[in-house]
Amino acid sequence: MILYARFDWLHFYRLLNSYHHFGRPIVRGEATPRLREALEDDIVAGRLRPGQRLDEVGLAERFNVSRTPIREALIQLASSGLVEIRPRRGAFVLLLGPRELIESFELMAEIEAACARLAARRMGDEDRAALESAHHACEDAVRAGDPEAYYPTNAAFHAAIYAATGNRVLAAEALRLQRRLQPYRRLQLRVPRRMDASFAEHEAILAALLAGDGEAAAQALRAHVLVQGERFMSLITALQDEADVVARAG
Amino acid sequence: MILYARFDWLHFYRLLNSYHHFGRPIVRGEATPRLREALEDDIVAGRLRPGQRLDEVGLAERFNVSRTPIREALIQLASSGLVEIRPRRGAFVLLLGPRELIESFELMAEIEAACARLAARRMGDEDRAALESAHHACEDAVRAGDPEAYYPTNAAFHAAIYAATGNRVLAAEALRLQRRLQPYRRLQLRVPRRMDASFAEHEAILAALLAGDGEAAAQALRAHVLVQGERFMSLITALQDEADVVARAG
DNA sequence: CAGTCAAATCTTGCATACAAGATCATTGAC
DNA sequence: GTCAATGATCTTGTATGCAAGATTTGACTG
Repeated sequence: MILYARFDWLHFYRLLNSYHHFGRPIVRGEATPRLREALEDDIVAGRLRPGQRLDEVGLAERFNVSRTPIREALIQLASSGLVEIRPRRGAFVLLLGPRELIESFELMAEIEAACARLAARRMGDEDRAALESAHHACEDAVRAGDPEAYYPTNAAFHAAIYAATGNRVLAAEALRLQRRLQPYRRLQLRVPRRMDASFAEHEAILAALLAGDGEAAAQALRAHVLVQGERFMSLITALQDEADVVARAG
Repeated sequence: MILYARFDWLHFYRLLNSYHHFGRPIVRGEATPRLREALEDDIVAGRLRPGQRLDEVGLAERFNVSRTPIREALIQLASSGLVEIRPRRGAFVLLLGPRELIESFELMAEIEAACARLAARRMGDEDRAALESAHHACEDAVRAGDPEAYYPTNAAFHAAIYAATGNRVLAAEALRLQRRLQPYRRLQLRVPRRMDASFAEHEAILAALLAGDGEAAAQALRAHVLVQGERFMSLITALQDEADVVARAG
């Protein structure tokens, strides 16, 4: 029985063969992708702060292009969750509220736990090597006591777990979320001794992964991400109280 | 309070001037979201097929707008994973290859499993009621033996689980993936007896959720989604063989 | 002096213009 | 007859123009 006779398989294969569309960019010509990356870097690196307004004309002048590619870059950033576009009001660097932060970290924890479970079962020798290499890079940053250096190596360690699942769609999704939370993680790692604790947790996760114990790895990774979220929330709260005191004093 | 405002000559004059754009809607500020929704509906409902090209000019004429809002809608759809934009070549309804399909279903399975675990722990009376109501709607469609009616009720049942987690970020993510896979699920449910099996699985999932057994619900839901993916893959393979035969014959 | 309302100003949303890359068709060689 | 090269045509990517919503300003009212 023909269930879907008119499905266009010819086109299907032409598409598949001509383009590896899961390596990524949903981007186009020249300016727009460059702008998207530049703005994304600025946001993730903290040069543009959450809540800050992104003026189309200003950005167009800064990058020496017209408003059109700026708009398109902003729309992409909004779709990937780094920017919020309020109709007829402009674009703002996304500012997650306490509730959204908790929920985002919970989502991240669940996705990473799934990654750990799958990675433990499936990873090959290259994945193992990449994971250990990323872990050692983290170790170096910890030894140096340098949070600024730990931050990218930490991201790379997590990314290595995503990659080890062998599931590119899942890995892409995890990376997207990771980038979305990166501006907040950056704040979080400044909490005293958090870096050392984080690294210790990495060690447990890595051990479980190498032992092929998916459930243990999943549990450990979920807890690792959730504790980041919780630590971060208490930091936020503390900062907020501080701000309130200052506000009352002023 | 002024009950009847003075006649606004300035606004009247501007309104008059605005009529020199003939044949176009005079009200602005709603084109892009409207287009995005219309195109999304067309894709999810299967009126636009995976792999089909989306010509900017053609769409602009069809919707009686310029290319600009069409482009912006397409970019949004690309970011949410329903459309693929190939630089300087145009936009196409996303056509997932076999590998991407498997991986996407796996991701979906993991996310839904997480939803089930959380929902079992957290759902309140309203969530329970919504879940049961959605389940009964599914039952009606199954009794009627109507796959076309089953799709939306099935989607609603799953959506009710997402909502029951109380985590809006997670729920939004799950919904995004659900929509991305909807065009393919539609194909899948035409497999004979799949609808009945699906409903039976729903029943087990619902029972576990109502019993508060998160692990059981997670397991059942993961298997439920994965089996959809596997069924679908064998369908794809069958169609592919068929297409090969046709290709050789032609 | 605070609060309100209208008009000037600013910014976005959409339309249109145009250049450059991609596709297609025709021609010519082998 | 197949294939390659070349130009015509089509389509996208970016720039620019313009009108309406949003914001600010400033004058007026109570």
